[in-house]
Amino acid sequence: MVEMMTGMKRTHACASLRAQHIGETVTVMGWVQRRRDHGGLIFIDLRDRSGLVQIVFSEDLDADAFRKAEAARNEYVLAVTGSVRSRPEGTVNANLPTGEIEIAVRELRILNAAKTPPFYIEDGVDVDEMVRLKYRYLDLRRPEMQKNLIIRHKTAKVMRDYLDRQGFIEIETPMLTKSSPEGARDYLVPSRVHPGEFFALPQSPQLYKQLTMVAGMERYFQIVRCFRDEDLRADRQPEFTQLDIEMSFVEMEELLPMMEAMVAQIFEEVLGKKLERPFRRITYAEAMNRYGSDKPDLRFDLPLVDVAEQVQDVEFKVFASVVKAGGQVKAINAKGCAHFSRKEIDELTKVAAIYGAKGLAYIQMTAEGPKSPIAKFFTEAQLQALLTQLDAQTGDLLLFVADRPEVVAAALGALRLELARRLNLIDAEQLEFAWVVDFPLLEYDAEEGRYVAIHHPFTAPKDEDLHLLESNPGQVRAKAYDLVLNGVELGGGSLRIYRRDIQEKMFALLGLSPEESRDKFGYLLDAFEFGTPPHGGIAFGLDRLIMLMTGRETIRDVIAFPKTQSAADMMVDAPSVVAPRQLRELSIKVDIPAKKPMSKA
RNA sequence: GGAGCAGUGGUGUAGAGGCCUAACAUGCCAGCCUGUCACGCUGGAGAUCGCGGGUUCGAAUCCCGUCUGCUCCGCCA
Repeated sequence: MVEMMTGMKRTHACASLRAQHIGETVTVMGWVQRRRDHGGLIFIDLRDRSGLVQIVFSEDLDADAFRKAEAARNEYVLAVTGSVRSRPEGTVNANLPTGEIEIAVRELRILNAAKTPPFYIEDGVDVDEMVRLKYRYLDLRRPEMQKNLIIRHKTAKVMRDYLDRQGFIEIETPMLTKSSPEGARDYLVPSRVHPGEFFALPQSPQLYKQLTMVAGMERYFQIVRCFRDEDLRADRQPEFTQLDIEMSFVEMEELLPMMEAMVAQIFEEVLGKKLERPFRRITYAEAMNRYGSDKPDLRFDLPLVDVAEQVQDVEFKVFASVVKAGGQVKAINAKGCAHFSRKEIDELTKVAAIYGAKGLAYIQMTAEGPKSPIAKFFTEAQLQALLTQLDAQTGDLLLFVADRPEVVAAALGALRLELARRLNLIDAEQLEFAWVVDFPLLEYDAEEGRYVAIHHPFTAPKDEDLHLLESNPGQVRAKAYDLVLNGVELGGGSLRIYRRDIQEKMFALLGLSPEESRDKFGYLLDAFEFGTPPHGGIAFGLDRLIMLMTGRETIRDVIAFPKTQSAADMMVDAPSVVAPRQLRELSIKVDIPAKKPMSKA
């Protein structure tokens, strides 16, 4: 029943046919979207990448083709030749671009049969993602998924074209490289030739790209896969794609606008959206203070307000003692939320608790005045001062968190987003870009008992803060910048250290001994002694960018073959155990019970 | 490492101690149908309720464990 396509040649994409083709003989090939069998007349919607076209079979047109069409089912692969004709009066389908015409089929070949798919091949399916991922090749037949991958392709093309015009050169860097002590957990690859030794897959091509600058390439870029063995999220996969860029003889004031222009070109060429430039800039300190996040969603305001001064003397011990201990007390004025029920406030409290807040104090601004379990601890004057500072009007709900600054920022930052969702403050169409600048260079890690780099150990300190490097490392700001869009970190970069003495100082601050520095990064330090130009760069998360451009909620929807939350590939069933011989060749002994076979229900 | 949600014919759901011999929609199969486009009509097949244990006279339903998926915290320079 299945036939070869020998001698047939596709003349048109299904959805390219229009009234102008009426009378032409065409050959199209594709999949059966739907078959409507009226007995003596059969309609099939034929789908290819371009879309749908209706093809018609009847005894009068061709008896042989008609009989074969009776056997066709969803997702059968067909090749048909016929003439394009206009549809009869009153049967035009305005919902289809090809709705004015149909193909009267004279020859049909069934190129392949298909089992009934586990879910409909159409947009907006509501199917367990496990099933979609197991049959990803069917999931990707759906138009919305094809659209996502096409947007991804077009975006990558605009990136390449733009950077090429700016004199950047695409250079490949190794996938098998050296494990580094800083940063995320590495994916390791055992070396057969060097028993007991391992390559690491790159977390990013950071040092290679800096070395292309030492190599005099001046402008490098690469669309490159990166690997980090950390737990997954909706916007985090263990392997992900970056647009990686590095440039010599550049300062922030040249680099940032150049990157903005690229982003603007992407949105304009791929989505037809014009962006306002320059993007706004906000310092890290301001972002944390006002929004409790280093990647604030700026589509709405709803700022955090520091009320420590107003509450430091109140009788409410939680507030006063936190202020005394050097903590923070901050508030959000949720406009018009005074009517929130006990249950709703409990839900908000739970949100805050996820981020470590021990409680959520509140004041409801009712028509009868402020109502709150903590009001009794305030004098009239103290309360008035607080309400004035927060611009509290009747109908408002004031929410307070008192804790260490990190907890206050995290809890109120999350609450701010939650309130924005509940109050419908977010316009899904709006695009709010911002550069976050003046990041701290270092952060003290109490667990490790040392400073760690916020960005990475190769980021240059700001010149005016250099003198603090030894006396007060935590105060040093970095020449680093992140690009944030609608609360998502799209990319980040920095100007780099390019002098051996400063890089050594940096390693020392991070607790690396001179021996460790030499062992792990000796090649970099050596390279810096051979005339390294000032340089800097940036890396964009391609998956996240496409996610935002396509309006999806997870990067899995813009990656052809993504992994589940447990970093598994449902389609090929990876990872998997390997043959004992493979392990012997690698001098590896496995020390845990073999993974149980998955219960594939 | 932790918290929450979910798992019932192919798919999406309902059922929350006995009414279940498990319901509905859709898909699937067969028959009929020459203007449909979520075609229509008639009939039919299809599920040991993720897995294991327990409580009970009786478990899809309650309890314990476990697996898988999703969201989040930690983690992600």
